[in-house]
Amino acid sequence: MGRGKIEIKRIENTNNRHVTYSKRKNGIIKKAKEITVLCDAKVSLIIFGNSGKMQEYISPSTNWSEILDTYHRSTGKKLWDAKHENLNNEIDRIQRENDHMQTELRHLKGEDITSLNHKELKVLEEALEKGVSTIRDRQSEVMKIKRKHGQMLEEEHTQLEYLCHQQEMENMKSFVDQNDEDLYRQRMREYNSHMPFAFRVQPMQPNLHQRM
Amino acid sequence: MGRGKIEIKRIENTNNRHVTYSKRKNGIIKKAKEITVLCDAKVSLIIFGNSGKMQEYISPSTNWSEILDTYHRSTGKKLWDAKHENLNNEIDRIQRENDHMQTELRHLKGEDITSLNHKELKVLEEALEKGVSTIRDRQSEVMKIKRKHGQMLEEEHTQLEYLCHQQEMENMKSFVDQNDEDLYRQRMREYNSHMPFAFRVQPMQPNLHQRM
DNA sequence: AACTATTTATAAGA
DNA sequence: TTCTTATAAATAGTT
Repeated sequence: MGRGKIEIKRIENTNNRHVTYSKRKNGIIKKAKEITVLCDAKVSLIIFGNSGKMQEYISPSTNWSEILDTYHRSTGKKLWDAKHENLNNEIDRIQRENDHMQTELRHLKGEDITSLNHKELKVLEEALEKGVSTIRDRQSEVMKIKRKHGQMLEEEHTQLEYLCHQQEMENMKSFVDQNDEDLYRQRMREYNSHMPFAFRVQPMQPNLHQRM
Repeated sequence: MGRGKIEIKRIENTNNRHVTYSKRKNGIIKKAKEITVLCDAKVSLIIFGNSGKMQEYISPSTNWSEILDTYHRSTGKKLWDAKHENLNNEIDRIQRENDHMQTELRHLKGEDITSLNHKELKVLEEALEKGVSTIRDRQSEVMKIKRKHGQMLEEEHTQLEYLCHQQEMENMKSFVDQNDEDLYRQRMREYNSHMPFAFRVQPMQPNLHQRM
C-alpha cells in the first residue's frame, strides 16, 4: 500500500529500511491497540530492530504474568526454559571456578597435599614463600611506624630481617634440584649485592652453625 | 477500511466481534511477518481473545531467551517467575563466595595487603607458615624416599630441618605483640621438648649469631 | 468463507 | 524525521 507495490524481502537501502521500520512499527502497534479495544483481545507485542531499541505494547487488560501463564497453558512450553538453562550453565561455571579456588586455598593451607608430586609441592612452596616474604615486608613497614613510637629497637629489627633473608637463602639452596644450582648461585649474588658485608650469606656447610 | 467506517470501541455484537477478531488477528500477524523480513526486525507477538485461544508469532531470527533478556535490559523489569529469582539468588550467593575466596587467595599470595592491619597480617602470616611447614613436612617425606636412592645426605637434611624450625621460632618471638610473650614461651617449650638438646632454640639475643 | 466498497496504511518523494 | 499523496492493502458489512 503506497505509491508502488513492494516485494516482501529485506529492504537493502539502510535509510529506507529504517523509515519503513518506523512506519510499520507504529502501524502494528496501532493495530494491536485497536484489536484490544474492538474485540476484548489481549495482546503482548515486543518489537526491536537493528538498532536494538525496543518497543513494547501490552493490552491494559492483561499483564506479563497472565501472558506467560496463558502461553504455558496453551503450548506446554515455558518461555523461561531457555533463560533457565542459561542460568543453570552460569551456575555450573561459577561453581567450577569455586571448586578450583577451594582446592588452591586448601593446598596453600597445607591440606589435601598427599596427592601432589614433587614438582607441584615446589610450586606451592614458592608461592607460599613469596606470600610470607611479601607479608613480612609489609609487617616491617608497619613495624617501622611502630618503632618511630619507641615500641621496638632498631637493632632487633635489623637482626630479624637478616635472619629471615638468611633462612630464605638456605631454603633456596637446600630445596633446589641438583641442576638448579646455577640459578641458586645467581640469586645468592643478587641477594648479597643488596646486603652489608657482615650479613652476607655464605653457601651452606655442614658446620655452618658453628662458624656463625 | 471497509464498507463503512467504525469507531474504535468494543464491538457489542458477539458474532461480529469474533469475526473482526479473527480477521484483524491474521492482519497483525501478517504485518509482523512483513516487518521481520522487510526491516530485519525482531518481533514477538502473543494475542488471545475472549475464548482464551492463543496465537503467537516470533521472528525466526530471535528466540524467547533473547526477547526476555532484551526486555529486561530495556525496562529493568523481569518477566520471569520466582523460580528464576531463586536461580539468580543462587548465582549471587556463589559469586559472593567466589569473591571472598579470591580475596583470600590474593592475600595469601601477598597481593592487596596494604589495607590490612597488624592483627590481620599476623593471622595471614600464621596461616602461611602453617602451610609452608606442612608442605615442607610433605617434601621431607618425598625426600626421604629419594634419599633411600642415595640422592641426598641424611646430615644435610637434618641440619636444614633444624634451620627451618629455628627460623620459625625466631619469627614467632620477634613478631609477637608484647602481651603475646607467654604464648611464645609456651610454644618454645613445646618445640624444644621435641628436639635434641643441641638443636634447642634460645631466646633471641642481640649477639645471637655470634654465640651460635 | 467470499466478495467488494471503502477505509486505512504506507511507499516514494519532498 | 515529518508531511504529502498516489496507490496498495486491509477489512466492515454484505452475500
